[in-house]
Amino acid sequence: MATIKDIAQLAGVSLATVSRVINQTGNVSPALREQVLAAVEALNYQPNAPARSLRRRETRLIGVLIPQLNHPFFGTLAYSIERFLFEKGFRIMVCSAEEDADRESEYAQVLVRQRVDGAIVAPTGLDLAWAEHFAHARIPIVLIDRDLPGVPANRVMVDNWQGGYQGALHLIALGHRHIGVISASRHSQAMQDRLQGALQALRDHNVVHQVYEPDVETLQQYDLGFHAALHLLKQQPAPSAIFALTDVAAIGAMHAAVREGLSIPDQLSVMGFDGIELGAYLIPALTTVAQPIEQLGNVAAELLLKSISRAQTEYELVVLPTQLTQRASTGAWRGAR
Amino acid sequence: MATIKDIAQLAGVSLATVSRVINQTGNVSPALREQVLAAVEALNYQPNAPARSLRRRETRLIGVLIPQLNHPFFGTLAYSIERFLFEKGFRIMVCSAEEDADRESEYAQVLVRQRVDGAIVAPTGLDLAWAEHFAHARIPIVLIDRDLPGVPANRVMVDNWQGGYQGALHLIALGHRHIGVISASRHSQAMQDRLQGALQALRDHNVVHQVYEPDVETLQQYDLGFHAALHLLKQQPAPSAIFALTDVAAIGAMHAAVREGLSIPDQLSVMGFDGIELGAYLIPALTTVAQPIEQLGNVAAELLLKSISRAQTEYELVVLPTQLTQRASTGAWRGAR
DNA sequence: TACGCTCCTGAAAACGTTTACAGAGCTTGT
DNA sequence: ACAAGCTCTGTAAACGTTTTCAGGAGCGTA
Repeated sequence: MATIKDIAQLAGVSLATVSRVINQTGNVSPALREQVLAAVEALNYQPNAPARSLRRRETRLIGVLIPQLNHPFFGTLAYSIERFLFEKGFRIMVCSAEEDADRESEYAQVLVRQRVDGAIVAPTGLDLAWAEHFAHARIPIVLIDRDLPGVPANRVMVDNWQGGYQGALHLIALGHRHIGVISASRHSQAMQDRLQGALQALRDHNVVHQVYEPDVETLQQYDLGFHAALHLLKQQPAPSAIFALTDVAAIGAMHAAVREGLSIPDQLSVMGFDGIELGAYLIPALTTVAQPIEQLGNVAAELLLKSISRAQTEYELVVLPTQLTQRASTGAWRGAR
Repeated sequence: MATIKDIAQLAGVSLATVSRVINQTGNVSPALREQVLAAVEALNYQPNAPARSLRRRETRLIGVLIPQLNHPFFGTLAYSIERFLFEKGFRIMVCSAEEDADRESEYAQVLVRQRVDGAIVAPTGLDLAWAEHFAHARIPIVLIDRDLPGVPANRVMVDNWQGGYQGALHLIALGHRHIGVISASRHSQAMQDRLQGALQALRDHNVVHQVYEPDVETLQQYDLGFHAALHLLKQQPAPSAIFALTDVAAIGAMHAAVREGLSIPDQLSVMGFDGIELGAYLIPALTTVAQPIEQLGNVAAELLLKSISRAQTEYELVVLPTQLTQRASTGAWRGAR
């Protein structure tokens, strides 16, 4: 591969001049500039990013550490971050921890070693090992989606508690008095907040409820929802509505209900949480507590760039509102089956 | 951040010795090794990857360039690649071209500048600009999912033509004589192959058919399927079955059918192509021509590592079989509506 | 002519590693 | 006692950039 030295030789100038032309820094006479550009063209020169990073002490690379890449919510999140940062000249390295704390910590180390300028992290659980790595390296991070008390960083998320409350309230308002709740994870702060919010609403209105929480972390979220729903539907009295704290789990739950011969929403209402695009196209379309996914990503990216440019000591917490998106999968209670 | 120099100073040894300990290369006496490791621990030392890459002339970084990150098929693909390569000590940089040739080419340049050791590319269209960048830099690539004639590279894909034929045949065998086909893109070779395969089957059996092809590339694949189906259902005679060449488009199509008051599969059969996990949880569960997604990713990654280690001049083409996965969204023709 | 500008250019150091090379201290066999 | 061969360690060069510094050329002014 051609180096700056080859360019200099071909153009008959010094290394410094080539560098100045490439980076458009400092003054170079038009004649030399032309020669350099011609040489760059001729040799298909592409600057060596590692060398540049080494010298400049910045990589213009941002780490994005999420629990699961192959998941509509996190996929959309990563996507929106990518789009925002691309415009600003930053590239991202997406790492999927696969809901595993060890892997998460391992990836944090990888990002530190790559000397990313910053990182956006949606933590897998309550384990903070990964955060240590960034802290030691003084790499600024932004926490997204899942709050983590005690981490000195900017945070962007929705009010999960409120969303949980709001979702449960929707079902209660429809007349449901036996409600099943499916949590997607025992160790995620976001899930806990949603669950507590929902439980509060249920208690506030004296609604009979049953909670399903998975024993182990799993990547099979559809399957989780499926089995959780099967379990809940076997309870006595059977719930007339299910609130899954994740859209993906809700989809699994819907499938289970239909498998059991129940029609949605006539015999069972199902609602989710997240607001993934897919929800609108399901049959029936999924009622959900929607997060502003794109906005979460954009705000996080913006905040990160801010803390990269000027080392700030004040950390912001941005809380975005959830929105109840009512569609066809929930309906009024029609009486006992 | 601590450097190797700091470690050397603290441990009272030379840079070379530290390097030898860290990389477990060459012999170092147990005593010194201990001192070095202690210093590494004390200073939270993390090797500087850019510096290392510069010197070693390898990054152990693999570029993954896909048309769309936020898409179940490509998400799963990226995920399986990531998992395979992580084991082997390689990290990936995921880039999403968003079905845009310019952006794709831009990202190829980015990867070249990062000096990735290799790249796995699922091309967006027929534009080969991106391939030039890798070729000039002599960076080995593996083409995945979408074939591209004339690119000197390893290729891993399914037999899309055969899959298209197979899918159409399934509908024909069910007795359908008016079939609509939805293509997801005009410019993707994979889509064209699927389409031609399907058309061949339809012609072979004298089946009336209608094809919908989008005019412009879009990222809204659900929406594409939705509108395509609405369009097809308006035709006279209306199709009794729809074959969407993408699962995501099939989901949109199912939604459109229900919106039009048709029940699936009684009044309209819908089938897709890809075999995304989600398909099994839809209501009704989606019949599809399934690709072995994980396997595609693994084989591609394996092939890439092979061509990185020993510069090969022979390029392989691996064709994996598709599998017709029959579920609930297709059924026998019940007579004219 | 001498001086002080501005504009342009190149030499050289630096970024944090790895590694070729050489030297120092041992052991071993003669 | 000495050569030869180990094992261990350090010095210094190299990887491809960016950037500081100094100096030369040209020009207007005193």
